[in-house]
Amino acid sequence: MEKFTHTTLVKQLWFSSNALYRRLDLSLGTIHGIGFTEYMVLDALSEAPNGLLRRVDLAAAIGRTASGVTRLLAPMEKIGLIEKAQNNRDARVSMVKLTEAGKRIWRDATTSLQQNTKNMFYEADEKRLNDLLTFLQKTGGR
Amino acid sequence: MEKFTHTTLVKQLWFSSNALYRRLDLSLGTIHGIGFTEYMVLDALSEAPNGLLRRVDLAAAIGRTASGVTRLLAPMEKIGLIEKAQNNRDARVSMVKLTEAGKRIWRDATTSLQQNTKNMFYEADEKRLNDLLTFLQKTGGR
DNA sequence: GCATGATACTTGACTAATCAAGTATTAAGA
DNA sequence: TCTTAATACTTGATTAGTCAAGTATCATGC
Repeated sequence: MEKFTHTTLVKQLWFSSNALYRRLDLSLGTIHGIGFTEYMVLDALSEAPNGLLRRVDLAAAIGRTASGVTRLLAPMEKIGLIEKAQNNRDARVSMVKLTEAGKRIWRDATTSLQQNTKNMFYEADEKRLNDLLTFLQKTGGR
Repeated sequence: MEKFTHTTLVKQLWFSSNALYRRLDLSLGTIHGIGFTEYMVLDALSEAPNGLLRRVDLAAAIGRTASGVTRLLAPMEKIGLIEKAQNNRDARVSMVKLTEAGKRIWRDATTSLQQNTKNMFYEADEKRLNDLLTFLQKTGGR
């Protein structure tokens, strides 16, 4: 076992989350036809008050830029996962919400993600995982 | 505090490591002129037996594909961080090693990464971080 | 009420990566 | 020894994102 350094932790975190991302992205893609980032969009919308979000807020919620969101949403709108809604207080903003199809896909994807990740972590006890989550929240923002 | 689910953990992990990556990438870039992925290359080489690595093994070490490595190394060779060496047992392989400049940059970058990450995690005690590292290693491979 | 600046979003140009297909070389079996 | 398969690497096409600049709208202070 290598001696602990903060740098080692950061390297491992980078490596592990890359691997995890690829794995879940592939699985979501083959089963539900969406990528992990797209899942994050659906998820952010499902949690939003009234199911509505401005594009900037969506960007902040998933840790992407506004222009990234523009490019991400275009195909999602085309295949009918999300739709636009206008904000009558402010003509600059374009609100986003889930369509019925989007809600269904989100529910299904959440279920399979739940199983997938549960499987993956079955060795670790809940208390430890909860600790890890709290730690990441403190450190990594959100 | 939200109820714990494995999915929540995975979402947070994705979000945190994205943020961490951007932050360290920027810092390494402004101070040492390399990105985080490039740092990982230098680091993998510095740990390799005799300081030599085949491109495929380097790819595996940093969780990228062989073609990703080809594209990553080209500019690093041009600015003199790494150099090629031939393998006389097998003419297909092209070994990679650090130049003196590469070693120096790696040492400097490691130092500033050390400080940077120590700063970032100062609240968490060492035992807990070590736990986290072990967990990531078991879960995320390597 | 109007100029100035801030905000929301989109678009063009670029970057870092992927995959699939191609080349060169080595390994293995008849 | 020769053929067939596997491996190491590179390259063309594509993708997902970034940043910088542009447009439209809103907010503020005179």
